[in-house]
Amino acid sequence: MDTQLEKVYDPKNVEKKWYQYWKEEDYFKPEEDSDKESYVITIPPPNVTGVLHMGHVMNNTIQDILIRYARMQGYNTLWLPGTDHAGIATQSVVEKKLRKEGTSRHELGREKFVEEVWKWADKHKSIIFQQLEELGSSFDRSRERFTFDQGLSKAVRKVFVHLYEKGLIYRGKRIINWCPASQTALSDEEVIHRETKGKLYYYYYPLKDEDKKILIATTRPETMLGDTGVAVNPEDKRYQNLIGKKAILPLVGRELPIVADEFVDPEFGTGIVKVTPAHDPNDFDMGQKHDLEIINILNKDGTLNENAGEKYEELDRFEARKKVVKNLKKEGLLEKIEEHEHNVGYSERADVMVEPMVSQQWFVKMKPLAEPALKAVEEGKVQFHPQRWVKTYNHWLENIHDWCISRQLWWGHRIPVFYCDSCNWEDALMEDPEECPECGAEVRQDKDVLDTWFSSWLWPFSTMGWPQETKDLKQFFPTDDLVTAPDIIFFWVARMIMASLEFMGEVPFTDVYFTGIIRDSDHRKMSKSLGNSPDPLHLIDKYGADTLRYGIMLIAPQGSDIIYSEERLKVGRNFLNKIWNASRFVMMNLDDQESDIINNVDDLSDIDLTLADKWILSRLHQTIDEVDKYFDKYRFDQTAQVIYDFIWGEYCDWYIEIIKDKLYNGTSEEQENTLRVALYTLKNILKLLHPFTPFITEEIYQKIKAENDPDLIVSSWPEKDEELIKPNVEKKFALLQKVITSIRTARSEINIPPGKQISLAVKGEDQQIVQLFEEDETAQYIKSQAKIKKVSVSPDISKPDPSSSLVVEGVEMYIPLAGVIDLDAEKERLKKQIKKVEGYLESNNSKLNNHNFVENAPAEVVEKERKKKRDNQEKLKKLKKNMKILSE
RNA sequence: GGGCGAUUAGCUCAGCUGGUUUAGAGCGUCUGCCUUACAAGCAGAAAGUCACUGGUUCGAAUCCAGUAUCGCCCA
Repeated sequence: MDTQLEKVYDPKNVEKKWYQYWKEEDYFKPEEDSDKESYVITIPPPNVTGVLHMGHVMNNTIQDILIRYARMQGYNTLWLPGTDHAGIATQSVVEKKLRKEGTSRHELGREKFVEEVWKWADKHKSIIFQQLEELGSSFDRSRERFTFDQGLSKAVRKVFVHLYEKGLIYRGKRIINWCPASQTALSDEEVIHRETKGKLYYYYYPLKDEDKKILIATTRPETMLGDTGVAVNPEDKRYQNLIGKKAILPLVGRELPIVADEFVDPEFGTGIVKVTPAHDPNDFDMGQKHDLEIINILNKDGTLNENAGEKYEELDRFEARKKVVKNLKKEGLLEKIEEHEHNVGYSERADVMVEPMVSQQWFVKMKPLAEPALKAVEEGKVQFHPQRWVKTYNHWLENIHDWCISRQLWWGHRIPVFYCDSCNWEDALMEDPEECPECGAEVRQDKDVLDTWFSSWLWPFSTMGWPQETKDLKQFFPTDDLVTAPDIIFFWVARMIMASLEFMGEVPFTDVYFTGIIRDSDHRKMSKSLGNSPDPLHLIDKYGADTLRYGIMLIAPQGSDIIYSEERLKVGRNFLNKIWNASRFVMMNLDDQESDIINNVDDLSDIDLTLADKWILSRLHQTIDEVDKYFDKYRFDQTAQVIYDFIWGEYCDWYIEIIKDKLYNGTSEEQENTLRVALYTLKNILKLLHPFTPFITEEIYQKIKAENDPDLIVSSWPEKDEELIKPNVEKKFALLQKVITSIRTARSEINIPPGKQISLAVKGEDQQIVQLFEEDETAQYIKSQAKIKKVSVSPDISKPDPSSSLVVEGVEMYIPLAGVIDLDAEKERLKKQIKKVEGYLESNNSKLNNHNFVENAPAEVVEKERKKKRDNQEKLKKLKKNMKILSE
């Protein structure tokens, strides 16, 4: 066995090697027909639009951590991977590509175009999986799915037909969000509202048969060409006389009834609004209520149609706006134009202003689906982490609107509805019909496709073979954890819960962990257009996947945004190098007896443990406990932190430093025992860390594991051993650390070179601190760690002259400094200490002089405070005395 | 307009059910060290009116109310 390591850890070959090995050993696959309890995650399928970004890195790292943790805990684990066809988004990027190549989807035709998109999708699927695998994702690729594969298409069709038959899917002429760029309808969720600087136009509508005009205000004057009414608030005293009258639409001449509707805000503009039912959701409702005509004035591409009138037909909507305003001005009807900030809807994918438009589309009736979903979360069947997202979830479900699911795209699941033009038959069917079942004529299928989310919402069970009753479904559904970003809570999380309850009768997962959003160091969201999103593969290449994983987990607090910078990744890199070198140190000392030791670390009961041994074992088992607790709470940042602190701050800084003495100067039995404890601790460290940094830990583990130990990835998770947790040992060791640190500080402050051995005189007896100097073991620790060659302890030692003095826990210590003492430095030191203790005393006194505190606070708190005061007084006295000696 | 969250050291963040003194960590800064695991390191140090104003309490970074600023979501 080669136990020599390079001085600096180089992840390059290590990572590829182990990923390959794990895969070959089938560790990523769950056992078939296992008795073990299963633990399952389905991946939030990344869009095949493009490649992965830092958000994906974080998200998938967390999933891999959870899966590896569960695997080591003995669950039968399945992480089911896959990708999403992302209808509108993918169609858009492919169209963009075609445009660059000088062609278009219309030129290619539907069939050819869809072929092109498949090519794109396949290419990106393979890039995405390469990225995920390099990251170390231990998912089962034999179960990989795609939202547009055959199986899932069948599931989608089944769901459509089911809901159609149940009356929950209907076709209707309703107002929807139209994206003029992609030329399709969108769901409400795909519209992003942005505060936008615009203008508020005030202009007059003449009244019919009267020599009066009314002043209205609008942000979109061009829509007046589709006005079919005017409205005021029924409570608005100013306009009571208008209700029931008619206005004449300028430029067009149409008569507009003036109606009263509570919806009108009297505070907005003049309190009189125009009503355009075809192009505004609120106006649409008003129109329905007051039976107003619906006149659509827009073409699919956002230009105006013939209903807008000859003068405006074929003009772009923004051109039309200018022209309308110009003409109103010409007719003397324009009163004023004000600057105005308001919320404008933009299309999520194409980033253009959406136009509300009346259109015939397919909808899902959501209320009946929403209610069980609300209940499931309320009853805790699904838990959110952090919990506060429940409120957002509830609010959306309680105010849910019907879901527009039809898209005028080519890339997606075709709507399985068939029409017969000769007898007007129509139906949703599982199989394509040959002919019309009513009259035998030819049938045609609906041209539109379904919203991508109509397939994604089935993901947790469609990926397992539903609607067939597969073995996987039986064994792995419902799943356990879902890890996702909060921005798709409505799009996806809520809908999955609804679909799962409707079709499976169960929740799809028990816990949802919402990650934060990754931002750059200037707190900007990462985006392609800003170019501030680093390429994960590049980072993996530079630092290794472990560093990327661990670095991100360390800086990702639960529930808030993550400020990323490459600088911060280096913390992870340094940490891994630290572990590498700690392991290197242990291995360097293994030498000849290595196999004896390596095969004998799991049971330490035959060893006479030193204080340091007992301490590190106690700390290790405390750490195991903390790690489990933080895992339970989904606090991955804290988990990473606790492991970091233990390894660096305790194992490396103290334990390894202390055992060096034994390793270099001890008997061979002492050496062997020490190495066994060091190795035992290291093995457990590697286990704790494995879910976070799988590669480096496996690499090291393979070099130190016993012959019969399984590979790290499938080894058992450490279990807390209560018997090894020893508060008294920890207390004693803490005191020891305090002594050593105090001496080191004093040395540093009086400029004693770090390498120089000193002697020390300790004044006292009986006190715990003094005992540390009297017991061989602890005295040796102090000597080696504080670089002391000789200690003398006595109750009646007097201050050697010249010397530096310090007081630790009431015990005075002196460092004799024959001839070399820096008097000023020493005075400065004591002055600082005195000031500090005086400050403490002041605080003690202010509490104890407060009657209310003494009378009301619990006795033990008061007693504690009194003891603190006594100790501080004592310390102050000693410090002052030494100061006085110094000044004489 | 409604809701959610944040505000702690120069930066990024911890700080659980109020009580370890005068609030912690990492990065950065400063001092000293190439000490035979690691300079991606070691030993030290400096650095904060815990956003503000009130309240509850013997005691508040922590609980409550209000204010301000920022961010996100919904209408």
